[in-house]
Amino acid sequence: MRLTQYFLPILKETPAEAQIASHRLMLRAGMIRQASAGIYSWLPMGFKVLRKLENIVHEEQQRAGHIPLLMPTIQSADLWQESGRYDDYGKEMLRITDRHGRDMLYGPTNEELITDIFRSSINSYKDLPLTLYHIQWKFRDEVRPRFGVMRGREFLMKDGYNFDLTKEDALHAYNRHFVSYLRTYERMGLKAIPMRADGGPIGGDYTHEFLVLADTGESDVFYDSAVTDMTFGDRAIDFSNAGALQDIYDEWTAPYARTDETHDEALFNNIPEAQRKQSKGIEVGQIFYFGTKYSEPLNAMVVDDSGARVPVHMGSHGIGVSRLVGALIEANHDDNGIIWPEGVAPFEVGLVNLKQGDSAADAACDGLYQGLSAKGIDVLYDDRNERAGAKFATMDLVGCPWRITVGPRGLKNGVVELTSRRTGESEEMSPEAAIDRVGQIYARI
RNA sequence: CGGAGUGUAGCGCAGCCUGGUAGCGCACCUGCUUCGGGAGCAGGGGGGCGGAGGUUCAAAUCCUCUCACUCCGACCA
Repeated sequence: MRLTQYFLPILKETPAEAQIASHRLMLRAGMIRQASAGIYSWLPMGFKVLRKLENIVHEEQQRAGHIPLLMPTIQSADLWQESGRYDDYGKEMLRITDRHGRDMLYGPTNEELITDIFRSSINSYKDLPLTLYHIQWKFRDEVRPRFGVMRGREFLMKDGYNFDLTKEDALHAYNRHFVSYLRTYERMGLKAIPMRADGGPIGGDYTHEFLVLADTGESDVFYDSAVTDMTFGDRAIDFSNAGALQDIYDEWTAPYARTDETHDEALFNNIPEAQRKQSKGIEVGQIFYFGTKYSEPLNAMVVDDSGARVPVHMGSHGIGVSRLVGALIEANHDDNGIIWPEGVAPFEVGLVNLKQGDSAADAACDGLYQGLSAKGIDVLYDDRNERAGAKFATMDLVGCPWRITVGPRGLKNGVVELTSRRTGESEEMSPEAAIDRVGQIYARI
């Protein structure tokens, strides 16, 4: 993309309302614009990142055998009255009345709707197990939205629901989510630690939250530093192998890691003191097993192999996709701007032409742009007639992981400069070598 | 929901106390110069001060009501 052809409304000054780095940088980098309290428009570059995260979530969910669908944002109140949550949910639920006077609501979550879909079509244990998920906008009318997309009222969430005949099968589904979430976050370049959590109003004996450590997080967390050294890596996973998944679950839950809700001081004190850590965390996902809590009231039953009608065992699993954009920035930025991990960068390379209008520089940039594009690399070419400083500042702000700098001075020697946003280290090489190098970097992602 | 604030140009702000018909920086437009870390000079365009009502010869400034947004707390993914 040529910057002169794009819509990237960057701000030099920080809007007054932004308190934390991610909010400030998302506004400055022209990723979002507030439409109302806790409600944002996603401008082109923010939208690009959001889509990338969504794609990763889709790929990893489907890799784990989960099936995508799409449920609506607006739901009828009927199902919620049936489950008993219409009254329980309180003011956080945005209630709407249509022209016929029917009670509607903007969905804060989808247990009721998915269970209704399930019960209308599934009657036999032979159709189980089944895990359905979607990525859809939710609305929770928070009393106090804040921190930009980190605690918005409208937010994009992946929510998935498993239906199983037995508790054992449902825990297999729980572990599938556990493992697929580890992969998902790691692909995004994010260290999200699974921590034992509290079921809260959704309930459930089994629940883990995935937290990104950050000073600006809203959760207090306690953990053994051994867990921060663990990486999932590129293991081959057979998601249908319950035993293998259980091993991974056991491995990752061995070190102590809990939120304040389930924190146990005595257990915590067993950790060697040097490894005992207390911090703040951003919750970017949570998985639950809640048994028959919804299947019983909503009558989601199947006939088992003995002919008995039994309620299905369920769990639900969420990833805050829009919140992840903020969490990623909290975890990856410096004073100059965002530093995107390669897997989620809106543009993979920034191309800076130091002297727009100089025929040699223009030609070299055109060549690089075409060469990189031909390799499938997404380039942001700053072809504005700006001075070097302004272009560098823009690139640092928007945070492309790599930058290729082209100027007459280097071109005299046949070289351009390849710079890492993260380390700031530069290397000179021919334009062809730069294309190859960037191609290699992204071939690995 | 309790407490505290703020609404003046796209962004950041001043002006309000002591009413006299709106200003600064950035951004934007034009020109010239400049050009490897947010350039300089000159010229220019844009707002009627969140909204409604009131007081007054006169309201961004005073009064009343209202809406929105932000921060702290409680709550929450």
